[in-house]
Amino acid sequence: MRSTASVLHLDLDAFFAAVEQRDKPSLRGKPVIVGGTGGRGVVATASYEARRYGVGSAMSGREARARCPHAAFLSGRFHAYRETSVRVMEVLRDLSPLVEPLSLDEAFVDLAAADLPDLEVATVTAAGERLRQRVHEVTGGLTATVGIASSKFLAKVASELDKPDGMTVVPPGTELDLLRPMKVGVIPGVGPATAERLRRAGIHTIAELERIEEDELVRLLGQAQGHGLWQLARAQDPRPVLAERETKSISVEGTYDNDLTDRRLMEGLLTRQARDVGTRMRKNGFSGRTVSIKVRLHDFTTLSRSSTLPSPTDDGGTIARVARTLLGDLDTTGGVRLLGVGVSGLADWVQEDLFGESTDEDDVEEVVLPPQQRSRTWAPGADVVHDEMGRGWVWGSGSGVVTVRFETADTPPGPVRSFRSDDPALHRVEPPTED
DNA sequence: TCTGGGGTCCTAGGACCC
DNA sequence: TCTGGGGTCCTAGGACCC
Repeated sequence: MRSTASVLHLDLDAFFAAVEQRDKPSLRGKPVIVGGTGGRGVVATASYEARRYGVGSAMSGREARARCPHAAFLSGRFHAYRETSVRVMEVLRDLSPLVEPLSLDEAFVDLAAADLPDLEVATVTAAGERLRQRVHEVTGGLTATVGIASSKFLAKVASELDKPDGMTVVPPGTELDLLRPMKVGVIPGVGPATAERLRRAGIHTIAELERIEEDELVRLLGQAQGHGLWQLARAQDPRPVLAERETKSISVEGTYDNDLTDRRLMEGLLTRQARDVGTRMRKNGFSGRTVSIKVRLHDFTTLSRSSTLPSPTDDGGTIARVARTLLGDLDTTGGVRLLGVGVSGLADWVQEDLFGESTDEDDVEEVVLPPQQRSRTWAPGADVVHDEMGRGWVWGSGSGVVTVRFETADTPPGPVRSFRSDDPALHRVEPPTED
């Protein structure tokens, strides 16, 4: 936890539905529900007009229809959402180079890395309001809710308090006053199962959680969650805002309107999914060793099987063969409602064409960095940069921002920082030549 | 006809190794 | 002839998030 309120969390209000209402004026002021259109679909986002009828995220489409039959049900236009999200993230990066997107509609911003005169409450409050205004402008009228506090946890909690189109700043030193009366369920990571375990132990509020010994919480919830919750109950949250997160797995799954019983059909569907996974892997320069399938039976029992290959693959045919073999182990006679395929254990390198122009094989010099640094294959011409932290490899760039992962000897993984591409801290150096 | 899709992280047991 | 002990990898399942 910091001594200043310098972590900002931004949440776009009813994002998917708001984009639809923006693009189709006839929907404005009316209940709009994105998702829940298929036979077994669920609601992704409900506009505030629809929420008044009790429709909410993750509700089955059938129930949403019963509660609000006159709503507009839309299947979603993800390109439009992504495009709007990119514009919002650009606005956030104009404020600070250190932005951590959590999804299309949410992000943390590190105000300590922003160009602000100081981090006083009045200053960050004004910055938050300007940001909300800018988001409204660049998105064509969407609203956002902001929370600003001394940690990610508090910023996120704060952004829940004044929805929609609002803002809450938690002055440093008042965190526990805010938290103590709240239900444990407001803590990110405390879902229905954990809340129920805590309830059985007589813990309902954060004040009650704060009174539990760490040992007892660990006994109740396990090491990681117990310790984490013990800290959060004291408003202790040292997690930094990180600009980039490593992809760990790539998967495709589908739920079918009618349960599947035909094995040949299941194999065909898995094969198509495996091809889609392979295509996405190649497009993003990934390959991985562990192929998994997921099978949800008619009674919602969910099974998974996985197999680890001796070397990484990004080939749809290979993924498909493994997936079909894994399916062979399972009894699906009762019928299957969902099938999925995924690859994890992603290799620590990407294909050279991610770094652009250099596609001539002879031109390609493979430099495999130690795995802790998420080593990559790169070609001469790839950027190597220096700043006060040492030497780093350009990790990604776009929207005038360059992200760099720094080389470190001892702390895996190396830190990642973002810079504006014109930042004088970036001194390009020549890539190493042969040998 | 309750219960999406794409992810992340954690746990726990067994294999295997030194 | 009464059980080490840690570390890593792999697998299956579960909770959680948006």
